[in-house]
Amino acid sequence: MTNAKQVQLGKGPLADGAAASLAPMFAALSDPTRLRLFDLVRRAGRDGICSCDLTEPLDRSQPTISHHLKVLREAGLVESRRDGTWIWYSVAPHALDAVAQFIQR
Amino acid sequence: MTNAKQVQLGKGPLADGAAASLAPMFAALSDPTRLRLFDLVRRAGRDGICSCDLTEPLDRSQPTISHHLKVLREAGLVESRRDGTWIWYSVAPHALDAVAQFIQR
DNA sequence: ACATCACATTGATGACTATCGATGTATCAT
DNA sequence: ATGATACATCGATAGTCATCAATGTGATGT
Repeated sequence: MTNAKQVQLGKGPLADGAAASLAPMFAALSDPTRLRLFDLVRRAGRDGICSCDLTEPLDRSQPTISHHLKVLREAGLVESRRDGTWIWYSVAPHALDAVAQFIQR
Repeated sequence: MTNAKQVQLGKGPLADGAAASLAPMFAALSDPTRLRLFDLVRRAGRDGICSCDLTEPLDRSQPTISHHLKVLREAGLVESRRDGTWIWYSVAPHALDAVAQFIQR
């Protein structure tokens, strides 16, 4: 279960609810480590990337990476899929649509 | 003086410095009140909007709005221009270019 | 000079966050 | 069952943040 909301931006001023739905997505990208993390996941394409391959390039501890992945997942930006012992992360479809829509408003 | 950085995203993985430059822009938009604030300023177009007209629609105190405008200004997202007693805020040119570039990467 | 208006800054407070070590949980190989 | 590997969760800590009341600053009008 994620916190991803269906944000539909109207033509009027940004509504309270829309802002409340949008802000967590920006917040998820507001940390440098998490930005690079998301970038690495995005680069991995459809197959995704194993969590174990993210700890080293970001120079953070395993719990910290796990924490950041949770934040990205709960923001609806990435998905995880288990494969035996390990877990593959990939970008959620239409992950950044709401953000892009706001920016090009 | 702002914190706006010239972010040029290359083709490789997001560099440490690029992430550090990009994150504050996302952080500036990671608060619901600030999102609506930025939206109001953007809607005002070239002329901008007076700070005094922002307090009421956002239902926040004057110091809080002033604080948020400072955050947006230091992130390079808005500009301010004095006109006698009051101050007009407008969107900085190319404010969201770096963010848009990252999103459509 | 004085009062007023627009806005910024200060100081305080309660809430949140990034980070890590330690520990827990699930899966696999033997 | 045992040990090893991959990942999550817990608890603690130091730092950051949103908010407001009070106060400061700068410009205008009289």
